[in-house]
Amino acid sequence: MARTQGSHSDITGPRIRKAALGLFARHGYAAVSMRQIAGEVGVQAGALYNYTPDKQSLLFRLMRDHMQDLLAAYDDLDRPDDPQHALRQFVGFHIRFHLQRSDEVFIAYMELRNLTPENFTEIEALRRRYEDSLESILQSGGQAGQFSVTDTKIATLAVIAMLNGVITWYRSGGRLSLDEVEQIYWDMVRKAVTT
Amino acid sequence: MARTQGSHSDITGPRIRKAALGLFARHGYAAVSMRQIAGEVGVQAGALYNYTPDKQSLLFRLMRDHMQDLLAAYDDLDRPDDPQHALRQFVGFHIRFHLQRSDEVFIAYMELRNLTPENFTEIEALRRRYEDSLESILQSGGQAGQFSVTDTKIATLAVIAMLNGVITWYRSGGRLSLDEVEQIYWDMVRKAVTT
DNA sequence: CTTCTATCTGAACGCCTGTTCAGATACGGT
DNA sequence: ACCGTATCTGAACAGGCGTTCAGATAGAAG
Repeated sequence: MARTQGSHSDITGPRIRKAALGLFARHGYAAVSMRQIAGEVGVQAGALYNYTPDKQSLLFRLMRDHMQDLLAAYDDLDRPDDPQHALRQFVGFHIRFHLQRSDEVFIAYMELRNLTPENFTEIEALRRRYEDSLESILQSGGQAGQFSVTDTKIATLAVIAMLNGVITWYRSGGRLSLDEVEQIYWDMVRKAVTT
Repeated sequence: MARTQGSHSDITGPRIRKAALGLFARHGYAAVSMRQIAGEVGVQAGALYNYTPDKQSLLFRLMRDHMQDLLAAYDDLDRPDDPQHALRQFVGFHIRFHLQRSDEVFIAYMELRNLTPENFTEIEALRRRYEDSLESILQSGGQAGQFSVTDTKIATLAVIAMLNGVITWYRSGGRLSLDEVEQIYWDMVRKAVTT
């Protein structure tokens, strides 16, 4: 067989996903057409269907890949035993990872409603796994007497919501450096959960 | 002239906006058609154009009305002089107001990108006015030595992002009462900004 | 150099979109 | 009871949608 390697497939596939990522993030899934995506890649719309069975799967794959990357990157870290250090690490990791992938993050929680129920369930499970890793930090910190949170579930959601706010306003090269932003948010998170 | 009062106009207009509100919140602006909105109201699509010049204006009016209601409701409160009390009031007000209008809130920051540039600018200005009222609380609390925030602008955005998280998970009749939720969030906000 | 097939084109499919408008309708004012 | 008009219908418009597929194309394998 011909063209098994070095074929366009290795190039076109990623380019399609990259184009879709940018367009979905900027205009929203429903507002972007397959022809727009194809146009950005430089092919006809029909060619997209060599790489995705349909538009929905294209969105789903972007979201699933992102969540899996997020979980894998966090799991790769050496988790400190001390809850306070673990929380510090989480805050830094979350801010930096999400700022590097603002398009993915934007999509991952703006386009949930455009997933089919099955796809939604799968993405939601991945998100839950990530939230659980923060919640377990807060729990062990609570048992160790270092943290004081009335409700770890809510505290988890509150911390993540606060951190996610960063990506709506942070622009690299702006008033504050990444280190400063990280420090400011860490101060607030630490104080919010500490006794 | 006839039908100046008691006409259908007084009924159909609000019904259209209510239907659009629910549909936009559930499926997103781009994914909802004028025929769907009309169907929910019980009229033909053409009839909508007696009440809005186009689809874009329908979205814009929903967002502008919401922001104006928000600002008016907050301005109506007797503002406490003490920054700590003012912050307490803000947290309670924000949580309760936003939980009562989850559809509006959802739209107000999910559909910003579907506004024309002029409409976006106008909504953004209203949002800024609301954020400014929180920031001024944090500033006066900082000057009074009650609060300790390295950057009031970021603290403002962080607090609002955290509070907005409530509407993504809170369901009335759930595990926690509104008073409990308010108390938990107030605890976290207070600790986060306090010296 | 030919063969084979992965890849892409270009046209077509049926359906839906936002919007317009002439004409039907129904209600308040007289 | 009739008029006048605010309101709504129903059809039409031009264009875009996601998706399919027969056929053209091009690049590696033999």
